[in-house]
Amino acid sequence: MNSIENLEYTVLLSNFKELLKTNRLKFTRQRELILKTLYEQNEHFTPEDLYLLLKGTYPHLNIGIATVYRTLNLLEESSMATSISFGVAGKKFELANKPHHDHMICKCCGLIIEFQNDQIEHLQIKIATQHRFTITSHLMQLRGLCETCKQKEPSFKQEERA
Amino acid sequence: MNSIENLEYTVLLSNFKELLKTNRLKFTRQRELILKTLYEQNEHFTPEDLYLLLKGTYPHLNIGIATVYRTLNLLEESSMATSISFGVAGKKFELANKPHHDHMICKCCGLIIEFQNDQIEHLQIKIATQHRFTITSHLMQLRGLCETCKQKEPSFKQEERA
DNA sequence: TTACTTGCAAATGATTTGCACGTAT
DNA sequence: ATACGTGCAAATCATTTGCAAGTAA
Repeated sequence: MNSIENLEYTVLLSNFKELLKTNRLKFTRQRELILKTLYEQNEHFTPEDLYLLLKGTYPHLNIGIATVYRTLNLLEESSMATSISFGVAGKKFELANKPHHDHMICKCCGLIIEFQNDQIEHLQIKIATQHRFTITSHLMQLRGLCETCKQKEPSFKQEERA
Repeated sequence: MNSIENLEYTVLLSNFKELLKTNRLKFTRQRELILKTLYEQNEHFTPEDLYLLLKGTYPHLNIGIATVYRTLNLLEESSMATSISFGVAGKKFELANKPHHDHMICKCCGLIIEFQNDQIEHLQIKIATQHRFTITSHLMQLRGLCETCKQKEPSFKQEERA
């Protein structure tokens, strides 16, 4: 870990502490380690994934999955994290410290490719304004097949229709 | 209902029957009425909503909610319907017979505004191609506040952060 | 001390599934 | 006749919540 990353984490941590203070919430070891792990791994986590990783990494912490859910919800509601919904299969969370981006998700293997496009963002804002709608977040996911999954069959056969 | 709508429904129904035949599934009264109701109401339905409406409209049918779920899943998997996920709060389905469009969703009251923008669609395809990704569907939801909900408080207070 | 947090286990709520009976083909 | 479909109730699974004990402020 180099000094730039350390600085980044320091800022993140300080933002988190501010958020907690503002809302009269407490800075606990569990909350700290959840933030730290999200930062260090820099991946998309399900609550379950993160829970198991924390349990493995910090056995003495004896963390409960409810705390993971509670903290992820806190982070998301305060815009320090974002989530991608996989419907019944749950959600995956990531920290919102990286620059904003969207996702391509392979329906077959779950691969997530990140991308970002300013033109689209600008168009979204323009459209929302036309409808007198205020965007607080957006969700743009391109679902489909990654390069390696293109050969699989759909669940239901479909024919060409007029 | 005018003759154009009737024609539209006839085509829809015929597509549905084809789909069923192709997959050796049966054309039942339940499946028919689910399709018909989705078409006639032309709204976004949760499985629960649709179940209650069907129960009220066709009391003698004695439809079960499991059948509604099964049929909506069938329609979605075969691309005759699409859904919007509301996370833990469930999904809303609509028929895919109308021209493609995306959604703005009010986080506060659940209002859904539909919109469509060709420029964005083209950009999406362009980006996917650059990543050798094949889009089968996309999800673009602008989440935020509609005109009438803009005065409410967030769950957690947030400060400006550098 | 006071109020917020935690882990645990139980509750919740949307969705799915096993099964015996019903029905389209 | 042969499968597939259905309603029902029970099961599932992600997520939330009540509670008693723990801990930050």
